[in-house]
Amino acid sequence: MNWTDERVEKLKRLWSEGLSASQIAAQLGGVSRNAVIGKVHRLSLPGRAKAGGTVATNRSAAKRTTSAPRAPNYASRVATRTVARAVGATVMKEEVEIEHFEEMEYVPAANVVVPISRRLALTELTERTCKWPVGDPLKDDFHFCGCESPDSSPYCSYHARLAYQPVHDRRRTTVRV
DNA sequence: CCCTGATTCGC
DNA sequence: GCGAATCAGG
Repeated sequence: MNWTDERVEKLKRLWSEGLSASQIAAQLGGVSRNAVIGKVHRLSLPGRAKAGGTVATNRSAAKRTTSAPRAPNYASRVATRTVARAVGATVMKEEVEIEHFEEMEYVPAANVVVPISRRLALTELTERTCKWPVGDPLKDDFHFCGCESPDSSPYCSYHARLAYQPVHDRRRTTVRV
């Protein structure tokens, strides 16, 4: 691609706004972040303040707001209940078996966590952010999930399930207790 | 490993 | 002038 006056102007503007070289490259299109950096130098634009360039990125912000999924400890809950009823030996044994059975059934379902959207714009998406669209594309609050997607998948683990699972089957992903 | 900008140097 | 490769760092 060619460095037209128009593209150079856009580069200057975005660079002064503090966007990273890769983000600028994404918006310009057809150029790598290296090309952007190279051009910045040739234009003698001011470099980034304080080397080591890391200024409050989307990623670090997300780490603070997105809490890690924490699986409840069902085992201890079941054990407590069983111990409290230690009276009739025969009856107690049956109850223990039943409770173990229930545990095996609902633990996998309860493990599903609804992610908190990072509200990323289209240009903010990368190879490993969830590209699940949220909201009305015609409204200005439209955004993408943007959560981390495993192994360069187009979606995070949660939205991958919604994307690839038939609607009538989604009951399984709902917590049942 | 993900990312950042900085520099070099063959084209 | 351009930008891929590489370097240095968080």
